[in-house]
Amino acid sequence: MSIRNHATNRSGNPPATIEDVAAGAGVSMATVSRALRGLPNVAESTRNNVLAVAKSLNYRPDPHASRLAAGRTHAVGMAVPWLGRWYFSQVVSGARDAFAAAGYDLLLFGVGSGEERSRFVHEWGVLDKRVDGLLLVDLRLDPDELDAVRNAGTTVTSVGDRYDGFPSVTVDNRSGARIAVQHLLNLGHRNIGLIGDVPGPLPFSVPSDRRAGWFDALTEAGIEPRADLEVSGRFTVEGGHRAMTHLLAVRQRPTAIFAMSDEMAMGAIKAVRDHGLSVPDDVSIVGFDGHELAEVMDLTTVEQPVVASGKRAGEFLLQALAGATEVPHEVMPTELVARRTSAPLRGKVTG
Amino acid sequence: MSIRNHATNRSGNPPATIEDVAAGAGVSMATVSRALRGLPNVAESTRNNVLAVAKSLNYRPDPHASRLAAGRTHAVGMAVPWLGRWYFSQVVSGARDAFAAAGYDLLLFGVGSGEERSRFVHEWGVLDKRVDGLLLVDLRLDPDELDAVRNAGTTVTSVGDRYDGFPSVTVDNRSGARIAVQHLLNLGHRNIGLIGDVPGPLPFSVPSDRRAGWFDALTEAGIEPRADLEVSGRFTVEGGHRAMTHLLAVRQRPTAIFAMSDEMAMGAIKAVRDHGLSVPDDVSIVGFDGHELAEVMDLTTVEQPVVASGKRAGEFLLQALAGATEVPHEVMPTELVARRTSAPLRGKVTG
DNA sequence: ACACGGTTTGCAATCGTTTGCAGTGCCCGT
DNA sequence: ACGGGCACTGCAAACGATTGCAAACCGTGT
Repeated sequence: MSIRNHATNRSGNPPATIEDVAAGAGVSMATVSRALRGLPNVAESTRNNVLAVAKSLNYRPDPHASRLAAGRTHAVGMAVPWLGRWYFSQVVSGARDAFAAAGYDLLLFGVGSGEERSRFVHEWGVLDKRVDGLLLVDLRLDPDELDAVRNAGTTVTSVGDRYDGFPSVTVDNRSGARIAVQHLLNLGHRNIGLIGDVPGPLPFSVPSDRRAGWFDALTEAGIEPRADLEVSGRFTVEGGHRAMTHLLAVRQRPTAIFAMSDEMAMGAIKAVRDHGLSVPDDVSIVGFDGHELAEVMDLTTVEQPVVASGKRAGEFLLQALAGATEVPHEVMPTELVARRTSAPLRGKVTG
Repeated sequence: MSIRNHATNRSGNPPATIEDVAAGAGVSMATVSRALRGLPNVAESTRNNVLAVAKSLNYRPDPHASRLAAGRTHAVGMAVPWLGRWYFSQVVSGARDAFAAAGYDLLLFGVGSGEERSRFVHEWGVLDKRVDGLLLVDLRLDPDELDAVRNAGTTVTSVGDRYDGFPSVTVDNRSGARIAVQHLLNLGHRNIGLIGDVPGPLPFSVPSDRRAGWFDALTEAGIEPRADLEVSGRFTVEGGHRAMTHLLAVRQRPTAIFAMSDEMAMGAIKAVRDHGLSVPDDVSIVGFDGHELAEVMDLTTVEQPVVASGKRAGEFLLQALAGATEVPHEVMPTELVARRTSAPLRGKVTG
């Protein structure tokens, strides 16, 4: 900090201010401001002149001064539970594209640990000033939190969860899951385990919807879902491994597994193999996501458009910031991609 | 925008300003400012009083006003080529932890496409105002760009590449790669292909260092590195697949592959299998990274501490922002983890 | 009683924009 | 020749902090 306290541009001069531009163009700061932002009531010749001077001085408006005066930051925030996980990294990537295209800066907030999450939710006020809008990824707000967010008045969009009141992008988790389980049923499986996460109290969340799909498919087929075949894998590879290990030890072992994420599915595959068993000969496994490596691992999975979801949600947020008043809820499609980790139940032949 | 133009806190009041606190505490704004920031020359009793009032008003200093007056943003930026790729997502995740712990906001800049990259590098001035410091991930600045960055005076730290003049965190790519290739040599392989990326003109970059390690190991073993066994996989799964497909078609096909990343290695594995061949019976493959799924795929790999690198680099940046004047260069260790994608050359037995 | 040094405090300028309001010209109709 | 519009432009007050400088205060030593 002692070395220098103001930035310089490439030529070593202190950055130009709007005043410099005004002086250079022989007009007032007000006119420069209006000309640069494309407001009406500026003569075309004046505007061009200002533009030229601004360019020659390499002028960039100071975003902080601008925010202070105008109240807009031209930045959005994203709340992401686990940056390191595939799904989230893809969503961020997609959303970033949308924001970058619109010239918005992206602030990343981690809300993974319980402590971070609660600080984020409770100290909403801090963010309000820093960003114009907020994109929540799978934040799973409970009703109280939701209320707080609502009357904080922040412009919010959600991806992963659906809330009334602000735009959201989700996938049809329930039907996606049901199709995955139906696929296993068609292959003759009857004891179909579920690796997922403990569903919270909220409707429309990923774990509860995917569980519902599993439940639907089984009951529709006249099969009683077994509680002992339902185990949490915490959405990690490692957790999937542990969950599968556990499932291999239950009395009447499942012959097939539906995992709520590809990462858990992959952990499960590994666990099966670690036990000297084979996928799919001994256990069929279906995941959910369309992870980039699912193909490499020949994993049967329910693909969802992850990057596109992030991008779409980003666009919704931008639209809301631009004044849109509709509250769109887009449900992205899923698609079952059958590969080699799912096969007919041993000894059965299916049509 | 028409709905509301100022944020409200949870109770619906406009956010408190420093003036409100000053009024509440019966002191001047100046004193509040000093008290809140822990500056000396504030009576302990006054400070406590101010603190209490600030808390009761739920006061948060406006970051933009603060930046404008003081010149610091309390935010850092990260330039990341491909957010969606594993390595980068891990580095971001690690760095974010460091920044969050220090109370810094994180701005994410994508510099993946050539256009974005060049805009980023050339419009440095924009960033200067937005962030206090910048963490560059594998940006591979060329000397000109480096100069520009240097005399822009920005506080910069790099991870992945090493530059003189600012702190960096790298891994010993060259020796890591050499050890990987030596491992293959020990298994009896002589025709060892390289899947990587075209090295740029810069020393100390990931592709050129890993290539150098491959080259070293071969020449040390008295083997002439074959140019036709060197092919780019662009650091993607897909690219690795294509590269391997290509390598399977060359005249004297390699019996082993060193891939510069696990993702490319996985793509390569898939390609081998797609050709009806076996890993490791027909081709041994070694990757580089320590990808979370390497274990699941039984991939032999050179592990590097990815998250830790990001975190460390973040810490270096924070130290620099705090006034540290040393310019640390930390080289993180790598470790070969042998698994089942590498095996003795068929028909050979090794010790 | 007073000068003095050190600690606390307050005043007011400053950071770089935006924006409501008040001009300033200029053209046109009468 | 003159008043009214219109299309532009400029003035100056915000926005909400930080900070150099000066003033106020307090206890001491003489």
